[in-house]
Amino acid sequence: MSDLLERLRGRGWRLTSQRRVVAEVLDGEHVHLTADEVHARAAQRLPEISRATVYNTLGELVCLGEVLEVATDGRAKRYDPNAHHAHQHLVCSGCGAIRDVHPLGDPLAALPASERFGFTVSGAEITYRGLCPDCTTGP
Amino acid sequence: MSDLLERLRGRGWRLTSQRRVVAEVLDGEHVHLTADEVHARAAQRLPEISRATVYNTLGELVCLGEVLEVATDGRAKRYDPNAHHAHQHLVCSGCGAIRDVHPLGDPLAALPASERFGFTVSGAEITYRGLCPDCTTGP
DNA sequence: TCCTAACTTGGACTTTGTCTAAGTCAACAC
DNA sequence: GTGTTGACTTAGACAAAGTCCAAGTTAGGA
Repeated sequence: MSDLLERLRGRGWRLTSQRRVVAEVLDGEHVHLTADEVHARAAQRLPEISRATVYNTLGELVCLGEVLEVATDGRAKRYDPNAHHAHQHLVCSGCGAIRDVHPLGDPLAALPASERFGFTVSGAEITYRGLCPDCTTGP
Repeated sequence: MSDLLERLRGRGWRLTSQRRVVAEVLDGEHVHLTADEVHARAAQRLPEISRATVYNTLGELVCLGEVLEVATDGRAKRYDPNAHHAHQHLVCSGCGAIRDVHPLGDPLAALPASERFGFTVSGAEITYRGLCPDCTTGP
């Protein structure tokens, strides 16, 4: 994730402590935090960071293509730092846990021209739903 | 959609004018209205219908499996009355237009066991993204 | 070390959705 | 028809998620 900070600097970003902390919080695999969760974790390291800054920084990271916005439920958006490897999401209907997954083949291939209605189709987002091992065995 | 009202009556629903109007508003193909849009259209026919009733009625229709909730962006949920025919969605990144589409094959087949992490996978939602014919030709 | 545009802050505001207490009415029994 | 009753509706308060703004702060170049 430190390369991320360097990449951003190269694009003219000012490297503030707030941005550094947000980037650090988003480091890792299978990370899918809401903006409020990012704010809470960032505030552990930098207590006076404001919600507005977290929203601003997340929005910029999304615009720069460094972080993906994921909307798996109708609630808060989640932010996924795994933006450089194409993947889809598997969501537990019980507890909400999210995993990054890699289906076989090109999802676009399944949509025939007759079902494209003249659209120029450029991507597909897939949300698989099911129960995770913990939720499968009942409550 | 009149069968819908009869079906609901058979399940013990009281048939009020408010519920009738909401069901009428949701009639049609490629309908993907937000709760507020449903409320606005319902209010044209029944001016004093409240937002709470629209939310209640939509929630009940979703629970009964008569209407699907669709979250294609991080904004308001949309309600899709086409619940009895499996389909996916194609969304215009320019204007937000939504079409129901029918990809080939079973989306679940593309997710190998090694990518299921022990989950019991039961469904998949696909959002195709692209530009509609109007938005493709530039602004 | 200074300057300045870029960044951050707190709080007001908006949008979307939920909840509640009080009033209304659809459907059933008679 | 009329009465009864519990389900339904209503307005408005509340909550969660996100945006916007004016004022204050600061990173990084000169």
